[in-house]
Parts: sequence; structure tokens; C-alpha cells
Amino acid sequence: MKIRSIAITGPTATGKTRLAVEIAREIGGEIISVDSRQLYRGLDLGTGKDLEEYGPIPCHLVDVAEPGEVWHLAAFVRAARRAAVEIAARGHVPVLCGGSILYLAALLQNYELPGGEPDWEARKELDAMPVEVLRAGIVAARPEFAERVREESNHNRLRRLWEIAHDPGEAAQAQEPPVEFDALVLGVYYPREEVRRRIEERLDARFAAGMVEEVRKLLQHPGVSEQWLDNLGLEYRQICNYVTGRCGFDQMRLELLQKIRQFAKRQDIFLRKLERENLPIHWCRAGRDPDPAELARAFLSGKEVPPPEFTLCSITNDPKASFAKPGVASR
RNA sequence: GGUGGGAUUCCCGAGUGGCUAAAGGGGGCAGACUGUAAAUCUGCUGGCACUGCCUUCGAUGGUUCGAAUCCAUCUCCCACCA
Repeated sequence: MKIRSIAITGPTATGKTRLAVEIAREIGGEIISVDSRQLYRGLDLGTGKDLEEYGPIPCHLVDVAEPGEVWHLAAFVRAARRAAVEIAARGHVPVLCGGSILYLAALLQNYELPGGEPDWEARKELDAMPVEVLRAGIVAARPEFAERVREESNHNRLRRLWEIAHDPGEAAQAQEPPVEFDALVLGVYYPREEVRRRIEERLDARFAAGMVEEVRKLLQHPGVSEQWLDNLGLEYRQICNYVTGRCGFDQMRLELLQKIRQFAKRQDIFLRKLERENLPIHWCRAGRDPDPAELARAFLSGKEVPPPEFTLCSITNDPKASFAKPGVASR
């Protein structure tokens, strides 16, 4: 089953949510959040949840887990595909929106994932296994995988195939409607420098809004451990360090700022990779040029959508290079 | 005013005659990743006509075959004493 949808992505702090709501309103859409942290209740300021922006637009996959639980890619993908089917059944358009690029890629590129819950201990064992042993184990369980395994030397991919081959939940997954997204991907583009500026601005706004308090409160939650917060990274890791007295506020703020900037950069890197894998991303400068709503309307009405005006790959962020960058329209 | 300590590449910081374009860390840039991905890991990081050449260790001069390293003077910073 192919589902026409719109996807909105881009690095952190560029106003993806606002744009998604705008578009959803125009085209009769419902938003599916593609964010690995906004899944959890109570992680609000630290994840930039912006709940007040949605208004009447329904939003899926936000606040669907208790803090302290562990979600993961496979669970997310299952839930997102299910949500998309429901939205389409209502005659609405799913609007995927978020900056967890791996999760977005999993949906848009139809990743094949194990159906059951991951067994983290077993994964550690698989990690230690030599490639040949993995290969043999996969073929023993599923002779039909022999072809796929022969040429594969990437340990990660072999490990995943092993999991799929030995997957007890596979039957259950096979019964779910296979969902493919036929998505127009819109990206909010700002020059890196501007993204960095926005990150800092938003960070301080969130501190002022009580982000530290939020972390303190989370630590009180029965299911939440320092370890769990640390695993979340960024805001929750750094602020937890501060709250538990391991560093001062100024140092924490500076480090956090740097980590968020580095994160934004990794998002760029992943998005460039998707471009190289022939996933076109229609970048809109400042989220408005070219007009994303117009592109979305054209796409949904089956008209021809003009190709992206530029690619992230074509932009250099090297401070030493003096190439012209696509400017941001100032209106 | 006096006496000590210091000034190193984007930042912090090691280096006290050749093996030093200069350790290490941070930052920055690029990349890997179908694992909890806001995670984890890797490479590069003075310039260039790049198996070589040029510029750089506060400034200027000097010693030496050779200086970031030694000497002199100067500039600025820090500390303590007045």
C-alpha cells in the first residue's frame, strides 16, 4: 500500500513544526512526528516539543511512551506506518515532520526491520561474532538468505539480517499491511551560521522557560534513572550533569550549545547522504522560498513538481572556502 | 616604583638548540552507521604550483652551520611586594 504524504525535515531549531502545521492546515493533513525523543511524555522543553503550535491539527507519535521506557527504530517504524494507514483511511494526508533523520530514512526508504523487540544482550553477543560465523548462522536459519549474505561484509548489516532471519515476530509483522510512503520531502534551509544562531537563541529561551526544572522533575519520576537521561544525550545528558552537581551552569550551557550544533551538523551529513541515495529534498530557504505549500499542493494534485533548486551536497560549510551560498530570502 | 612568572598555530596547552608545521585536548570541517541515533565511531585541520617550497611560536635585533627554544632591547599581561 502506497501512501501519498508530505515530509518536512531539516536541522534542529529551524521551525519544522511550525511549517508542518501550516502545511497540514492547508492540505488537510495530520502530523506524524518523526522524533525519537518527543515520543516520551514529560520530555517537553528539552525536546523542543512546541505543543502549543499544533492547534487543531492532530499529531501522532508524540507522548506515546512513559519516561524511562526504551523505544527504538523498529517500534517507531511500526507505529508510524500504522498511523499513516489510519490517517489515509480518514482521507487525510500524513505529514511526516521531524529531525530524527534515521527514523525518517527508515520510513522513506522502507527499511526492512526485525519484528520482535530487540534483545540488547543478544546484540552484544552478535557484535562479538566474526563475520563468517554470522553468515553461517544466517544461512542455517534461512537458506534463502544465502544469496544476500554472500556479498555482504558489513558487520552491521549482517547483524540485522541475522536478527531478521531469527525473528520470532516476523510472522506477526508480515500480517501488517506493508506500507510505503510516496512522499514529497521538504527541507527547511538556513545557512549553517544562521542555524547556529537560532540554536543558541532557542536554547536560552528554553532555559528561561524552565528546562532545568523539567530535568529535576524527571529525575523524581520512578521509572527514570540518570543512566536513562544520559542515554538521551544533549539537553538531558548535559543538564543532568549540571543538576547532579558535576559542572557549573555556564560550563554546561556552553557544552550543550556545542553538542547541539554538532548534532545539527550530523543531521546535515545524514541528509546529504539521503540526497546521494537519490532521495530528492526540496529545500526551501527560511522555510518559504520556494513556497513549500505550493510544492505540496502541486505534488498532491499530481502536477509536476519542479526539481529542488539546490542540494545540501552542493553547499560548502568550510569557513575557508569562499563559495557563494544560496541566500535566504529576507521578507 | 621593586621583584618574580608569562606571551606558542582558531582556542586551551606541551615543547627549552636540529628528529618541530610544532604533542595533547577543545572547536571547526568532512564522513560512517538499517542497534537505545539527541546515540556511537572515524579522518582532516598554516599556505601553496603539495615526495618539494614558503610563512608561523608577542616585536625587533643578535649568537649559531641551524632558534619556538640561547642573548639583548622593546611591547603587553599576570602575581607578589611597595
